[in-house]
Amino acid sequence: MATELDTVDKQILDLLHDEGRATYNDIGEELGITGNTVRRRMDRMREEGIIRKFTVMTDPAKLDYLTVAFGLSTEAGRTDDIAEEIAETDCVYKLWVLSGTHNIIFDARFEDTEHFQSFTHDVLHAVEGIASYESSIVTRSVIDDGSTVLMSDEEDAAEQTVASVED
Amino acid sequence: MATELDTVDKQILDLLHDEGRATYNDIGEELGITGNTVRRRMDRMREEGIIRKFTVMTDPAKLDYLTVAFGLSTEAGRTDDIAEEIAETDCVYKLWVLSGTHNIIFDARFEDTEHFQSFTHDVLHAVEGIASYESSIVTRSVIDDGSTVLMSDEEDAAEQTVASVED
DNA sequence: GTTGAAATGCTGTGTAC
DNA sequence: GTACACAGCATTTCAAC
Repeated sequence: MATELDTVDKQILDLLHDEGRATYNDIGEELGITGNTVRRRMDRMREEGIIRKFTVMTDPAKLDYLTVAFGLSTEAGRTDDIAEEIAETDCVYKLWVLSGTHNIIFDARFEDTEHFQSFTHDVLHAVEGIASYESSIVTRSVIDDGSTVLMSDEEDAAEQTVASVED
Repeated sequence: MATELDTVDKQILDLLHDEGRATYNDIGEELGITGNTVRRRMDRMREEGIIRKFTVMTDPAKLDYLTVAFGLSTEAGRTDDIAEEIAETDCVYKLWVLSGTHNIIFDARFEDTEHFQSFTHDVLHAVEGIASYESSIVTRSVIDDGSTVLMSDEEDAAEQTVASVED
């Protein structure tokens, strides 16, 4: 679990995070090392799975998608299976397994409301073990850095709710 | 709002989505066009805001972060201000404004539980207009494509809950 | 207005240090 | 971690559709 990332590695990731297509030389110049060194460190981090992938971030509003966030309450013991099953659906592009009342939350993208309805019918109502679900239209994405995991199988964090507060 | 993306543009985005550092020539070869055309289309999509940025996706487990998902209920009229305020915090790396009971959901990354506690105290308890909040540890990220918006100011989607079902 | 082809300067990649 | 050499890439220009 513990990782051996030094300051230079973290600086490289920071720069890549802002500009994923930056050249090795540009990154190296910024950090006072050669581009070749940057390349080898990036190769190493990719092999070690620290770097999962490089991707493009697009504006869903300009692509005319309807973005919906879902929260699921699942039967005990079925959570991981349900997560995998839902994650396989094309329109689901983010999915997390959580502690707390909603075991699974995920984001999906639909072309129209009909597409949304067929998803709830064909997927959510078809999967066994979903006690309840809620869904809300995402009206606005303020930030989404995309700097997270893809297909992680870690099972470390404690199974408990951190906090639940009413002011 | 409506956008003029043809099939080639969408194919370019699909390929970039999987491999954000793909060369223009590689993309062009895949689609049967020259790399030159790919570059000009990518430049155009970036100017039009369809492409927001290129980024690297890393594995938070390997970076030793504690990932926590929050759901906020805010006072009417304060939602956007609160969203902006929270989004400015360093450890918050995803934030959406929603319809429904939880107006704002966001993901934050903490170095340890102390960092988590100082965040809830200094940020969540300091901001006016937060009626209640919930937080859950993210035990597992099954997918996270990162293919979404950064700093969108669109305000189009209807302000209503799509569905809320109890089976 | 959009494309492909050629020219040039820069970048990525492997090898040696 | 750096230096070099070469193949490949990005970028500009220009002609053609």
